[in-house]
Amino acid sequence: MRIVKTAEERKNEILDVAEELFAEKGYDNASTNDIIARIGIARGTLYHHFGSKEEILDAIIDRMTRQAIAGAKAIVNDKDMPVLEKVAKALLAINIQNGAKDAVLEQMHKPQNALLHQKMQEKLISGVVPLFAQLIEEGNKQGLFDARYPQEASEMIMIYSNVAFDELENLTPKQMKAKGKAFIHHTERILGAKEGSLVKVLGPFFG
Amino acid sequence: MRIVKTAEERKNEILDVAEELFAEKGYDNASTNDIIARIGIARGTLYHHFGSKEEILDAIIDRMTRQAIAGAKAIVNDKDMPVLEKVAKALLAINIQNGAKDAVLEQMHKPQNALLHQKMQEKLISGVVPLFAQLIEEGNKQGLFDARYPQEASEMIMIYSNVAFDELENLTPKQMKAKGKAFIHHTERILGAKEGSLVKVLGPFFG
DNA sequence: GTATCAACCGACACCTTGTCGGTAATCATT
DNA sequence: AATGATTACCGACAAGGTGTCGGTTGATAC
Repeated sequence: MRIVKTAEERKNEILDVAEELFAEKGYDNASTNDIIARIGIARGTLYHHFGSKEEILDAIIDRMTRQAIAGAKAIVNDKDMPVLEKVAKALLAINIQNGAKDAVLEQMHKPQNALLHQKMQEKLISGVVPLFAQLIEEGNKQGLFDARYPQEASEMIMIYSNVAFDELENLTPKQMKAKGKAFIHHTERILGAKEGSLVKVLGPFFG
Repeated sequence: MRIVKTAEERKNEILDVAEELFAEKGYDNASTNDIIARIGIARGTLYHHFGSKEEILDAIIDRMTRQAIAGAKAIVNDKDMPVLEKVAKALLAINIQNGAKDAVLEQMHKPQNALLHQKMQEKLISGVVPLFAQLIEEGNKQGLFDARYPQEASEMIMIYSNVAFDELENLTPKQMKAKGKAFIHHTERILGAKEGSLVKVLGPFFG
């Protein structure tokens, strides 16, 4: 009794289970044997669909980042939303993304997941930086910001928020609040925004 | 003909060779077999001195970061050097550090070295951030800066410079220059320094 | 000279990834 | 409906990795 599925079905099944297992045990500790055991397929089947364990990881990261970036893009391209609100929403989108809500991300900073973490971060940042830069330029045109290097400003803000808000489990609420306030303040300065203009829209979430 | 050495001697020997091999092949690809083969010791000897391969990695990172941080500390604590110059030197120290000069760091961004990279970055940043924050406060007192959150400002600048100047191999010289100029500019803004005050001391290196 | 201890050895157990020749289900084509 | 080609699937196996463990040898102490 051998069960046959379409390639796409099977691939998704493998990705789903692999994602589960990476979340439970970490990328290094979860073996391909764990994956095939949980699905109930043979070794050869796994390698029929994916060339290597790392290819599976890449596919998972692809799935995850694609939707995150799509979300950010939707916000940025919204014609009706004011720029400042878009900035706030975009920042939020990324920090929810990496703010330890997803099961995989929950233990992503564990040493066994260094590879997952690094790849994810690279892809997320390279996808989101241009979008946020676009937003900065929009703010420049409207006289809300005065950013001379929108691209690099975006990069700096994105990288920092990604790295700094990565492991906030071991912070007290007070520390978190301070960190959030400081982040908003520095973002205002980098963008050349009027003091307090971002606090209004971001304060409720960060502070 | 068995050669006996003191534990410290042997440990250092292992670390030296391991560092070489991690640099050549990456952490994942270099096996403990490679290490013992190159030294000419037995498997048991390696595990007599270190409990695991990862423990060797940690020891190497320790050695490397210790000296980097010591260098930064020496600069920060120099009583005779002007603050702005210290800021420049400190920033330089870190970027030389991670600017692909060392053989190990040369290929650190390769996927096989994600773990090495992550651990190194964490340790470096956590060590350097407080030092740089101290420098910022000194600048505040002298009226050179106007930084409301010295600790977080330091964190932002350190994290960004570490991540952003990590993989500069695939950038054109022109792009590098632009990135450097933007970085200086944003650093001035974050610190609340007078426009151009950092360009004077940092320009020669970055721009 | 003998006892003790730390450095050292190497076989071995166990696990991992990726390969490969063969099998069975499905889809075209006539 | 039969035949052929394609594609999913299987599981044994090779190659190689990490960490363990009982035993051995050199150095140190007494």
